[in-house]
Amino acid sequence: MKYITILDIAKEVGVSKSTVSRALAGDSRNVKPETMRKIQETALKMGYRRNELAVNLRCSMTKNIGIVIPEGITPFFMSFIQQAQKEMRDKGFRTIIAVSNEDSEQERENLTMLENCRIDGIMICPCHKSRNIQTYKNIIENGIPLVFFDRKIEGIDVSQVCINDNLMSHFMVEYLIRNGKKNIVHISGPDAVSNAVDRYRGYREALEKFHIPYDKRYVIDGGLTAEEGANAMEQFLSSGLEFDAVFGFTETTILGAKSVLQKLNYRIPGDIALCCISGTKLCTLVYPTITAVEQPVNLMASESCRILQHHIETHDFTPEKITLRGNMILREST
Amino acid sequence: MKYITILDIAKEVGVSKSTVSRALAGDSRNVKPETMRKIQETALKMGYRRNELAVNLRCSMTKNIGIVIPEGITPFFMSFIQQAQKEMRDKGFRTIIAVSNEDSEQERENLTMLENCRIDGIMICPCHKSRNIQTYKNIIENGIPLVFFDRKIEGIDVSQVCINDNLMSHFMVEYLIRNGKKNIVHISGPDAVSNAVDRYRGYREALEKFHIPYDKRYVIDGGLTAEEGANAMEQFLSSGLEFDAVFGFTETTILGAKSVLQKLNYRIPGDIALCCISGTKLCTLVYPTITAVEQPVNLMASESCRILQHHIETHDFTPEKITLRGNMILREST
DNA sequence: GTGAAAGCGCTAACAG
DNA sequence: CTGTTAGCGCTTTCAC
Repeated sequence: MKYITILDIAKEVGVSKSTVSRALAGDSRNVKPETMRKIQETALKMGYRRNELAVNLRCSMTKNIGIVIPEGITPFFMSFIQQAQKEMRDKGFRTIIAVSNEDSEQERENLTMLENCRIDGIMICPCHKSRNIQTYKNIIENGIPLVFFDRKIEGIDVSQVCINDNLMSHFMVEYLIRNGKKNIVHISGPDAVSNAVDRYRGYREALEKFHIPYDKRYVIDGGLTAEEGANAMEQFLSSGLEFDAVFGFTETTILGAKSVLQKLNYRIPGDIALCCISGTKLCTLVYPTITAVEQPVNLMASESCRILQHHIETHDFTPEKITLRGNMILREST
Repeated sequence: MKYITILDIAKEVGVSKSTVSRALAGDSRNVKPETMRKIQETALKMGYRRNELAVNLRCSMTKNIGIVIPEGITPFFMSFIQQAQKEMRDKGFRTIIAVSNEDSEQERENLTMLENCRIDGIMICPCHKSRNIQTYKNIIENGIPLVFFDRKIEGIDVSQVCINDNLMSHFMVEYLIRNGKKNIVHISGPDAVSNAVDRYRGYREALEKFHIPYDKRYVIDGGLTAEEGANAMEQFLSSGLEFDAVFGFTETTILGAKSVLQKLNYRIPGDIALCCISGTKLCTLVYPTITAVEQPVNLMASESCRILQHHIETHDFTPEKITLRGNMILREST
């Protein structure tokens, strides 16, 4: 119930708590080897656990960082977290994770919570490209470094790591066209998510390049969830237009679309090619019928960690912007 | 850079810091309404953020709890975390998540890290049924409540929430048999994971019930990962035995098996029925060709939270053991 | 080498 | 109703 403190050790060994503190910190230049040994032994014997709370309060550094993600079902974010957590741990940081459920208000709450815990820095993939700008600004003003990943935001100059969604999307659609697809449906994402806009642009560009006239009836607003993806697919089907491929905004929405098509006995990929820009290597395993593009999620995590650590340790918040090129691995479904 | 403290507010308003503390805590019985208002206003104006570190040190309560999970790619654990985080937040707790990667040593490190942060309690799904028993015991002795979920452990009397894997598995295999399957392969999990043993037992029991002789060649040791699942499937195939169904230990391993079968052009579920006991509702959406059983992951999270909170607040660590019945929803794949 | 003392920001007696 | 005071456990000058 009651933890052992350095004072307990000090009494036991018969020295002052300063000495114990020094010994436990391994300050061998200021502590006699024998005292050192004795202190460390008794600490171990008594089951001493350093109270990080006190240390943090004293040093005003928590060695905690926060990761805020918009949702938790896509393997992408889980992979990101796992990698980031590993890297930050090696750098001596703990990680607090918060999920915003694609809701800007929850995101704001998460950020407040993290700030109150005095985390040393935050990595965030925002729900919305502009809604919480003021909150982000305040946090940075308070001296907490922020690194944005995967999704870009507007009107604020800040460090970010993302991939070239526009190019990836362009490649993806070009690939479909080169493989004989004529009528490609695009289930797009919300305007408020930067990647959605970029991917939509890539879709348009690829069509243009091959002189395929753009028909806006082939672009359906999908949202971010599987249900919304399914609705979008149904909406398109009700138009009765011909199609031989569907390019979805995310794994999640294309998944919804897929379930609708399967219910109607479309053969995939026999009749319809389904594809999206996927988050992780896992994608092709989990959704084996979806032609996928690998995004270098681990690289993204590494870069985010590196930048955040730099901001934290140098207090230099000069924004660093990185666009990863992405590993374009196109695979026919098995 | 520098945070506002209650002392800053006290000076600004012209009262003592105790009054500020009281006012900010909303102690309206001990603070004059006007002072209250004035303090709260200046706090807001000055951008005061309560330093949780100091509060925690003072109150020796962090209002942080830890969740330790064995892996992070199965939707099950992500769903668990999301639900648990939500519920704990409502109860006023923050959540620190740690992933052990199915490695007992990493699990031990995670636990130490959490203890050093002085978390108030831990929910854990262990990697191994016995390897870290001593660590668990120590933690409990130190007065930190532990709640185990999903996987059971051996030789220690502690709170746990799990489902009736044995029964679920029995039902699942029975279902296959009743639907005409004769030769059911079981890709089993490691003995060190309680659920694996229970599910294997359920498999045996169902066969027995229908007087189907048990043939151990139909049981292949799969591990916990997709790769191991794939290997197990290949190993079985090399035996040349006939089969019409595969019952895998987890989503992840059955997924590996699936990819092997698809590569060999088996029709699923036409030729082979694939199934497993799945973690979440999402399962049938993500792996639509797998007949799935829903595990009430949200219920499991709720119960775990409830028990943990009870332990934390009452300091009564009397173990509470709950076996959820699981929502048996068998679905033919689409 | 070691100890004494100050202080990180906050809460909670206790005393008015 | 409000102020004073004493810590929570630790690190870090500054003396000796």
